[in-house]
Amino acid sequence: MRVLAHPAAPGAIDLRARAHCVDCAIRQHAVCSHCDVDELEFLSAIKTYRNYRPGEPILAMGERAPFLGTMLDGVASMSRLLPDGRRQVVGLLFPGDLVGRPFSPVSPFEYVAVTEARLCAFDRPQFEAALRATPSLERRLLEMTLDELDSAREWMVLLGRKSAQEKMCSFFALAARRALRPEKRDPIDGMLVVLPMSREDMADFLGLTIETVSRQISALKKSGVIELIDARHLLIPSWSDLLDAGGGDIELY
Amino acid sequence: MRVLAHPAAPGAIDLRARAHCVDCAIRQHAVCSHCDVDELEFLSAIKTYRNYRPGEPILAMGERAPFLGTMLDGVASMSRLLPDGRRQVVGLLFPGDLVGRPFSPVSPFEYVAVTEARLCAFDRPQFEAALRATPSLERRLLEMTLDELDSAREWMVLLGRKSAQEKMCSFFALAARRALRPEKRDPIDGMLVVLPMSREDMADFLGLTIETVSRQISALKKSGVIELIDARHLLIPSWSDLLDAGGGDIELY
DNA sequence: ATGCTGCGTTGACCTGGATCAAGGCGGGGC
DNA sequence: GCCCCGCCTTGATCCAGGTCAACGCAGCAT
Repeated sequence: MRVLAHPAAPGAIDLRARAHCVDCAIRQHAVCSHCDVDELEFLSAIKTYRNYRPGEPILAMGERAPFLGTMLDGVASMSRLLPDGRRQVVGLLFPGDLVGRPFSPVSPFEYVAVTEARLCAFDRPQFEAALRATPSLERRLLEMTLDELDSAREWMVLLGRKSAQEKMCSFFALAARRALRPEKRDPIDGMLVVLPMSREDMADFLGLTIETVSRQISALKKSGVIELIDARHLLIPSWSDLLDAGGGDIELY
Repeated sequence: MRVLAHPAAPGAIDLRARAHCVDCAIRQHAVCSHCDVDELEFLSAIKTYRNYRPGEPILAMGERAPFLGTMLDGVASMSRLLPDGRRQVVGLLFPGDLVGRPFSPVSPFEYVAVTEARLCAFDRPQFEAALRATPSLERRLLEMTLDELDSAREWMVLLGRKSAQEKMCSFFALAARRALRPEKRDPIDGMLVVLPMSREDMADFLGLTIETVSRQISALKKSGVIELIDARHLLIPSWSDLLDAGGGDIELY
């Protein structure tokens, strides 16, 4: 039986019987992946599931966030809004990724659900205390943070030095790889890529405008690097062609 | 008495009697800041000082790095070179900052000394073992990595969404703040800012060309936001004017 | 002194991507 | 059915910043 605290409320807390952590599909990628059963037991006691609709804010910029969470399902974005309305997306969050800034109650970025999303949210003070007390948790957070830092720096290369065309190709490669991650499979020629976000979100992620995104997609379709099914779905006929068109960078993310 | 293993050699190991960690001027900012005397004693046993000349490589991209280090003095850059020669600097390292990627022997970026630089280098396997065994070390590394991640994301906003003018101002603000950090002082109106790097390095850090950097500096001089002393030194008449011209972003770094 | 070399500046011109503007298209409400 | 409304595409034009080129200037070797 499912009970939603308030079906339409923002970040609605999902009160259905909590799934057991041991059955959690994304735990291997999450901050709790190194935890033993006792540690999972404790985390279970401080966790709540939260559901978000596409476009719904998860944490506002500068807000004192009451929780830290792990993405269970869907995609979220992390972004900065400049005073004049310019926006830069600084990260995309996929299942397993951590939502929120540990050890700093106010997040310097805003988190928004991009698709329908589900979060495993931990009470912040209790989770931070658990981090301090649990080496397996802290170590895993360190690993994840180091990886995210590498990814952020890769993205800096894209933002600072790549052409619009290369940015689009790198983005498709990222979307493809992130979608395959839970299945631990490698990208193959002819594979389907789902674009989880609008043109606007892509533009804000790539440091472009929606018009340029749209035009580059058309150009890549014409040149055969991608095959467009509809606005949100495309095929990659040749993975290596895509990577070549992406700027010859070594593997991202 | 000072003895250099080989005065002109790249990354020359400095064999002079090792300074005591307790006297280390930058320890409060470094990865070892939380360590007790016993822990420092151990680190002392695996540390070597290394000296670099401006422009000298510290770690090459993809190289198996034999050490991880802490910047003692000077400035270094971390960058990615694309196959066609485009370069993006993804980070600047100041005293206290960590050089190298913990838990991954091959660095995805190259490290180059920007100024004369001094490094406290730890044998990698032993340092990583120490990290695993020493909570105070691991915790501090986590703190530092989380901060660097915030900084990297701030820089993504700059690279993706700021104008050349705003990029320059943000860079000056960064240089000013980083230079003041060891003294724990706040920037003041009229302060002197030293640009530790060439126009080319600035351009590669900001995602611009050297010509644009040069022109924007001239423009900012004309508009009075900065007062140019020589190519490497300038004054900030009004700190708030600088921040306004920098894009209204909240504090970086 | 002379010339060379590396760095920085400035000018003239070009262009990739932004901006402005007009439609297209699909889904949901009535 | 029809009309919105949100999203996407496409076209026309503009301009910030890139490119190409000349030159200035300091440090250094000859």
